[in-house]
Amino acid sequence: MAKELTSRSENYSQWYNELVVKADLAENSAVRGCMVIKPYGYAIWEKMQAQLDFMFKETGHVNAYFPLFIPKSFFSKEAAHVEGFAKECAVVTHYRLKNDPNGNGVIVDPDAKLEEELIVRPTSETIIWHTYKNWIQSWRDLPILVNQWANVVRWEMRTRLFLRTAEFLWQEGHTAHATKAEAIEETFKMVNVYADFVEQYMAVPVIKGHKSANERFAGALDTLCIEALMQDGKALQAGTSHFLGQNFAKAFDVQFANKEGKLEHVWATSWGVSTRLMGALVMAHSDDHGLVLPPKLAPFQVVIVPIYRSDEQLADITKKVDEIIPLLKARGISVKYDFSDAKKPGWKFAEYELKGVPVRLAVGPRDIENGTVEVARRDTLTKEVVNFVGIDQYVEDLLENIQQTIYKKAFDFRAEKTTSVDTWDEFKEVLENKGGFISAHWDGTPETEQKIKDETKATIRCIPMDAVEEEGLCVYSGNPSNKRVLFAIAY
RNA sequence: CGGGGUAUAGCACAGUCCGGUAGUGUACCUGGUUUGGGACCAGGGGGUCCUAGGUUCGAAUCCUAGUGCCCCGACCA
Repeated sequence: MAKELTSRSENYSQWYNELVVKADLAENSAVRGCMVIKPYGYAIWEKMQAQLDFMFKETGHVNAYFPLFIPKSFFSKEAAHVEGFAKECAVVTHYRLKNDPNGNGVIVDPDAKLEEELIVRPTSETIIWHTYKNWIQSWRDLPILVNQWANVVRWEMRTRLFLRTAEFLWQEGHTAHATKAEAIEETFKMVNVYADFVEQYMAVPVIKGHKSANERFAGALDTLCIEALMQDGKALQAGTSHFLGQNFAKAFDVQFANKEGKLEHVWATSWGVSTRLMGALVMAHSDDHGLVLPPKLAPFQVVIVPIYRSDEQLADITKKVDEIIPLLKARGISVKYDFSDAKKPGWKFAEYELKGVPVRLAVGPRDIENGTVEVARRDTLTKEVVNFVGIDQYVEDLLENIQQTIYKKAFDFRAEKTTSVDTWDEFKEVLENKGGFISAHWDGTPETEQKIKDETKATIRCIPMDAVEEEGLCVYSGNPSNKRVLFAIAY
């Protein structure tokens, strides 16, 4: 049992780290705080990327690419923005190395100091709004609906694979609009795209809502988000969509002539999801045997393992497998036939469970004799022997069933871990013993939110969009409140 | 940047207290037997014991200084 995982319940963090490494998703690199995404992990990310990109295009967006480096002066133009990111920026100060005169390798050439330092982008609002100034003169130039797939760097103190790394891959949409209403509509539209993606493809249920002022993006007037619950009862922010108002347009002097010929500042949004979604995917579904991947994102949905003693038996099995594969492929199902003789069947079973392959077919001499196939599903770890005839339909239905089953499991888990509380004692008790989301009244002030955070580490994850109007008293201050918000300990 | 821990084979670790030829598991290589849930037997390769200095006949082990990494805080998608 070379790859046995630490149990989820024993040490969730360790379980997560081991799983990410052993399932070949990613590993820590030699570079501080950075991560190597391995081919299997990247294959999952590519599937996410492809689907998201499709959804962005469906909603009218196009892709572009902006520079990695941002002149320092751009950064200081939006006050809240610089305050939010200044503490975690990587800065380029020189442009050349030279041989160390003392013979110790190379050193930074002190003569090659940049006149203006360059910031490695932690996010691209500033460089993009600087660019948009040249793109926008008239109402006819609007809206601009651009997305960028890129890497960004945030110099985090402590990092965790996928959840928080110094460099990460993401997409960032940056849109410009003629009216406030249109920009707000875009902000909602994109948070809905994210929610649809995470729920339908990742099979992770999310809560859509607004961030409180404390948690809002630096430079935004409103931040919409989707929040997911992990199996250890901690919340994970899975995506954000910001209504930026006219802040960046004013900071970068981006105005357009409206239909009346008058100059107005444009209205902006930005929205992003990152490789952090990979962390959400792992933590939401996996178990002590390894990953559980939703069929819609698995690099291959079905693995076929032959069981044989002799070469003749393998030939017979392969002949049958060669009939199955085209049937599955015709239904758009991706298949891997692992006929390698380097590993034994038992090893392969364990390995593909670790990697989260949704469906495994085992074909051995008994099956050849009986005209059957053994079908194992990853999510429930159950096995069935089914007829070879109609196997393609069976697997197609099974994949759909798995996709829905793991969503439902995550949904039920979240429902069970969401608690409505009305007193401060209850709040602390639930947080400590049960975890998960706590639905409670809040007086709406940043001070109260901060005090709750200081005392319990819990933060307001969001003010749910579908929160019902309800008279109540703040769970901490006792001041009046008109709706419940969601608290949790967050990643 | 505070508090704690740790550094020995690709990986996980023992050996350190009490100085005396560098070990175990796993992975890797070769051969054979195996193959319906991580096979077994035999043989083999692989080490600046984090770095520098000191004590000693002799240091992975003791002393001094430095460095890396991990965990817990502060910071954060």
